[in-house]
Amino acid sequence: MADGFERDVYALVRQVPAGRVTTYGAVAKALGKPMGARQVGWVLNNSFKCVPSVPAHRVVNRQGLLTGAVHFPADRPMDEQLKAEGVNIAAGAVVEFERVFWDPNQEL
DNA sequence: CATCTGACCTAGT
DNA sequence: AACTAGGCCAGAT
Repeated sequence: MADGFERDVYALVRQVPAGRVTTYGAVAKALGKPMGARQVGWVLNNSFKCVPSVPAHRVVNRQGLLTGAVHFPADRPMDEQLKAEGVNIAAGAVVEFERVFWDPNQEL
């Protein structure tokens, strides 16, 4: 635990502003692992038991689809939290994904 | 113990 | 432009 990668993912995802979404590749690339997108997903999976809770719902795939919604708790689905933050969701995908997209390499 | 799959992405053909 | 292959790390069967 406390791997540089994991710690970086948490820090970066936590810095994502509400109403904005980022992608696994963007985060992975920001961490210096452009091909380590999968690991970002695994780290976020551990983030559920990590405190404070990491806004993993703000992380979606390159297509803007909420692929990880199935791994979210039924009490608080991904689209529900995103909608609560002002992000419109349609068909399990982010509306105007490019508009709400938050690039860690560009904004950070 | 070996093999495959999994919140994916990039590159090459 | 579409498809195939490769890469990353860990968990599950």
